[in-house]
Amino acid sequence: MKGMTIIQMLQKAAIESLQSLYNQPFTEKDFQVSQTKPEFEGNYTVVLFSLTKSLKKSPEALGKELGDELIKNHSHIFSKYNVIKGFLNLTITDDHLLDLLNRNYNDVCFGKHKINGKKIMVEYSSPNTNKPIHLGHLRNNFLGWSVAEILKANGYDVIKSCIVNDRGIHICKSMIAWQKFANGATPQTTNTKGDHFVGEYYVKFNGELKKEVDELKNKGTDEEVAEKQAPIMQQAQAMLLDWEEGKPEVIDLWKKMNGWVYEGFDVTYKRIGSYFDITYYESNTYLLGKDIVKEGLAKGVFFKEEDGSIWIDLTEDGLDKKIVQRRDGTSVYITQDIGLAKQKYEEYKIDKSIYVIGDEQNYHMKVLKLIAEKLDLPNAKNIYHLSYGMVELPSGKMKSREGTVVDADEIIDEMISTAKHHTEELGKVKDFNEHELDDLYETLGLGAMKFYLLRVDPKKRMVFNPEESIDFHGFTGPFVQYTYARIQSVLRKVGQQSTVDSRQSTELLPLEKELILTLEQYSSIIEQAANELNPSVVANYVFDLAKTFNSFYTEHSIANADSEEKKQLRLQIASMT
RNA sequence: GGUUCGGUAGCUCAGUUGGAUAGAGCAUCAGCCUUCUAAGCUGAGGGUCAUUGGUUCGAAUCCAAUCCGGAUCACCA
Repeated sequence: MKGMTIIQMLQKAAIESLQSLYNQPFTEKDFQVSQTKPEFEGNYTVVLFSLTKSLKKSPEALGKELGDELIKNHSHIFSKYNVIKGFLNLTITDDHLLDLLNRNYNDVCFGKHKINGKKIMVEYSSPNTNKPIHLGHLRNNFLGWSVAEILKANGYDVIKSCIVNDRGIHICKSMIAWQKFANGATPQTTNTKGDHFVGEYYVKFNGELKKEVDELKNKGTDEEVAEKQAPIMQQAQAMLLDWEEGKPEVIDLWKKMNGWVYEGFDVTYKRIGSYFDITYYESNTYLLGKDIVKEGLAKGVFFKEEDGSIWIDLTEDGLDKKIVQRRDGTSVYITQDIGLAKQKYEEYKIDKSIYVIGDEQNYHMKVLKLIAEKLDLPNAKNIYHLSYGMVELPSGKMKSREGTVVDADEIIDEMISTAKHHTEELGKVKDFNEHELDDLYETLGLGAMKFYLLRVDPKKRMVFNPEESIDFHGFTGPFVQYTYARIQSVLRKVGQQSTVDSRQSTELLPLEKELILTLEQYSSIIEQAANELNPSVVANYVFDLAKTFNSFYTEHSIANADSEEKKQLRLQIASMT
């Protein structure tokens, strides 16, 4: 019975008992097993209603017979039971829980599954090189990172990837603005983080464009026309053509400015703990897909219009017709993506491909998957779009034009300094040195932020209130510390508590029991999160775990330990993230 | 309009394959405490689970319709 969760064991035991009692076969689908609600006595509950019909017995009688049988055959696991209506509540013996604990508390792989040989690529982050990372990107990063780690824990070989959008008209906009207004300024001369520096010129471009458009409008030009005719826009368009032709001075400028941005991104990524096994650059991949078009035409998946443009007809799948190549022969976004998808399969032989992309691209991803399937790309069915909703502010949507974007670096700084402020006020860290303190604050601040972005179901859009979200009340402090701590370390701590404890009896305290039972769920929660590809399951679970642990932490000997011991514990926690 | 996702406490959100009296944090109120008057402790109040109908022993959960909100429906990426 090793390696099984208590629920699995209970299911198995109940099936055996039912079969010997009533002489007919049962499966785990015939009844339900869940954790007992706190207001009732017991730890696990068998729900019997579904059995009453076929067995023609009252729920109470059935509960009593099954309860007696389970205790008779498994007295080392179940100590007692009670029946309320159709619910059979079973209590797990302390011995069994202690055994669980002793088996697991030194296991560094606790909760992890064996390697299953499957390869998964998780593509996330996808920044543009014309502006810094903002709050929405952070949600993306944390989601992608978490899903990747959850899959790893479930035994998958995970490749983290990132596609950088480093070319196109928007990039040229900041380049033009820099040429016109910077007078040779650089991040170094202005002492600005590279991505912020470039972002400023993107903003400047838009400001200048607005001025020029307004001027044209005053002369009676239509707004749409004015936007196209504005000199600065035409300069940007011209620059894009130069870039595509590979004009050296444009390429040099492009490399220089992107370099600044990457330096800035590096700092932020390091800070939030993101990294990628492979980074794709759109400037390298935007021509991919030309072959795909040929292949699709040959297979009859695509068709050519009279004007030379190439399309796919998806009306049978409930969608529209979609263009895959313009009449001038250049490829569109979707074609590049298919090209990249194909390349990913060819390079890595991945079994599954996960894209962490906002929900405004739901339609696009649906089309992508359909085309991939129709072209018979390998594992096309295993393309999965992990779609997530926008992050909004209490004041409404974030809009870069109106300057209401929450910058990632700023919000991280704010979280960390709030963590510092609160911790100092609580005064529990007087014996920490400066370096240790910085680590601690970083852990606290980032932990709080990760939690508040991850606990919401990805597909829902969410409101992030910087004022309220930086919340270090009550158990949140310890919670934050443990959010990203490895669970087995917590387990070990509890194990030591229980085994090293000077108490004579082996009876568990209610809190210990609760904690062990909560930890017991860990692997099934991780598994569920991997199946649903939903990290919020884990975040909310850890929240519960932390509440339990916090009670334990405050009420137990850790709270009575001298300050050196406390310090060690806190350092250990900080280093576990 | 078509497609699609959402609507749960004053606010932000959980709620497992349909199960017991729908939960948490914040906010509010009461009490505890006070040399710096608390990011602390105990407790309380707060719900038509958008609406209506259906499925059944049993529905926030499944089905249908309606209302409200978001996203999307480009030879942009």
